[in-house]
Amino acid sequence: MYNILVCDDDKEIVKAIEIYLNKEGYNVIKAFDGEEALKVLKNNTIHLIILDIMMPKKDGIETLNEIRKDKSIPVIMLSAKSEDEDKINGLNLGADDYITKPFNPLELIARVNSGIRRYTKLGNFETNENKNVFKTGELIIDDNLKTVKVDEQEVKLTPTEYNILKFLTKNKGKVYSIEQIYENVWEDEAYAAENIIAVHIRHIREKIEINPKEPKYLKVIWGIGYKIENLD
Amino acid sequence: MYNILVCDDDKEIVKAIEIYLNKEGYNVIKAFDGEEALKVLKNNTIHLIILDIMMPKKDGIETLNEIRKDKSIPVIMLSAKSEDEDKINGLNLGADDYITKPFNPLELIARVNSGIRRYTKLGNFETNENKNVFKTGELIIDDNLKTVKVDEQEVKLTPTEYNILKFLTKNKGKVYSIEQIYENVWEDEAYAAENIIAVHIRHIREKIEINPKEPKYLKVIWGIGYKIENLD
DNA sequence: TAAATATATTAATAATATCTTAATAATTTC
DNA sequence: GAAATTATTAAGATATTATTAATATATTTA
Repeated sequence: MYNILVCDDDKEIVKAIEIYLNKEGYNVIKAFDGEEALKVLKNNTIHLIILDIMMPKKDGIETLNEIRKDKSIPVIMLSAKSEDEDKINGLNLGADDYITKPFNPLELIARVNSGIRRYTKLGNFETNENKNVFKTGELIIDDNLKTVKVDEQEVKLTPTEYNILKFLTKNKGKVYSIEQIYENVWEDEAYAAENIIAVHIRHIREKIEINPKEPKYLKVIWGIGYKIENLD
Repeated sequence: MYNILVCDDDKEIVKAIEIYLNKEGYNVIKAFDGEEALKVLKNNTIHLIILDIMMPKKDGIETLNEIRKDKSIPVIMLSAKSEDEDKINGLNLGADDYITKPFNPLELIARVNSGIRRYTKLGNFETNENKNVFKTGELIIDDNLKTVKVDEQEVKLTPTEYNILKFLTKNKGKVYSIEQIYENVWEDEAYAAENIIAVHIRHIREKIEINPKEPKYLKVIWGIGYKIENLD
């Protein structure tokens, strides 16, 4: 029996979801705002969360960030169709999936099944060894040991450099704007971040690249941002 | 192994369906009236139901209503051709699909496969990774990664080129005037945009087309505008 | 705690990529 | 073939990122 936490300030929607999920054999635990959801999470074994974005007290995005600080269970975000999809995407919120309202019940169920399947199988049993190890090509970041290696050689980064590199490597392949990098690494509003990031990027390149002028790992996507190349 | 409940009072038809579905690797459980079907459902894990409408004791529609009270598995209704299709449709019975008798075995199998896929996997629904990927023929734009590939080969576009190509590919097949392209990509009034667009179009063609003089993807519709050919 | 050291930010400027403009050529359509 | 439309080319303008060095802030160590 799997427990699914459904959190939305619209009680009708929560009720409807509960009915669909009960039919599927899932047990539903309800919450109506982010704070309540976090409480439920603390006191119950939850296998999957369905989380509305627009909510009072603590919205879905804040709540998700809190959850992600110490949990990796699957989260499906709910959003009204009107909310700009690009926006949701840009948030880069660490959700596993999202559905726009109004949703198709079969789709909801399919996504829940898929999330549960992913979570219960392999995925969750990542070994301690590689849990916090991020790599691309010959660049390896071990977040347990806080070490960075390039071609087997350890490289010393400052905390900020390390955090930027970890963030980008964790999400290798994806391009992040200067603002997104700043906000993710500093956990603060980005203001006049261009230069700050540029300087750090240069320092990182000096340390991890053979030829910083022609970076192999840390690439600029002109007009958009930076990314760590996915070489695996 | 998926279990499919087939319910029809015509034993010949049930037998025939069983043969078809067995060949496809499905396990068939049989019932010959609505009440029997409900009993079977109670005692077995059923993944899909094929249900005849005209049956003794409890007809298909009543049975379906019962089923829908506590289950949301896919149901394919069977009906004789004589029964008015519109009527069946209008019943709005919460069936996922229906087939008229006499049916084409290939169609039956296709619908069963599709039902199973939709129910168990994400099958027809867009997966998260798919959500922002636009393609036509061998041209693939991944807006998550901001990459463009032609024939598996990555191609580098400037931001403006990328935005134009994304806009047209997202709406492949449709023709957009120079003004429309400008307004959509620049999010500004188009003024003297002809030349600007023309130059960008040329650059894009140079990058994505084998022979820019005879473009395969980015075509001009003389006097109207440009489009990305729909090759799928 | 004060000095030493390491790290982060700011400022100024350079380098480079990209966009737009202009002038002209090539096509298409009637 | 003429008018309208699109294509091409190259150069000047603009925007974005890179670099360097100096200053500020934080952390460590004596």
